[in-house]
Amino acid sequence: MILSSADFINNDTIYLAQKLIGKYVVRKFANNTLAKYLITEVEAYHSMADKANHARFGKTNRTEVLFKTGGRWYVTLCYGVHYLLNLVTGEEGNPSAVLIRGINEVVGPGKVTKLLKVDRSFNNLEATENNNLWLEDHNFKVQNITALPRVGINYAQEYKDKLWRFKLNNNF
DNA sequence: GGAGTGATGACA
DNA sequence: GTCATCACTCCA
Repeated sequence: MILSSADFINNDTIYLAQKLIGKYVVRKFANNTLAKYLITEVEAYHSMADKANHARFGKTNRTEVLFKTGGRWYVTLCYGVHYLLNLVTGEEGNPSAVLIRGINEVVGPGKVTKLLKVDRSFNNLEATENNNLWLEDHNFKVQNITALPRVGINYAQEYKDKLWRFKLNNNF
């Protein structure tokens, strides 16, 4: 079952992040081959109050897409080297997103985009088949989800210890 | 443990 | 315009 934008328009980012665990991200490459990857690790970036959220400074050219309605991709270059793939969630004006950190056995946001061959051209695109990158639900049975603190956000003060990183804990 | 890398926002 | 900062990965 293909998930549509409407499935990601929900202001409860934490809830959506957990729901994304066990779903599949599907990539259609230039040569028309399909690749499906199980989402195993995500982080939630929730609202402007979240000091780890890129949108914490307000709306700018970079973060504009975060303020739009859910179901889009937010791709950003980090440290000049790695692309990070986020799914925008929430309603218009509520800057929230879920960072996809791990798929199948590949864990690490930079590795995810490398494997998926995702770059900034996907930024602001909707997660649909037409854009060659979308999400599907194949009724994967999630046994257990572990909540962890997020990574690399020591500057986020009281938000750095929030357990907004979720990891699939199934025994493969 | 440490460097590389470049977009971004803050400030002048 | 400059400057510091950063949601990471790789190679020691």
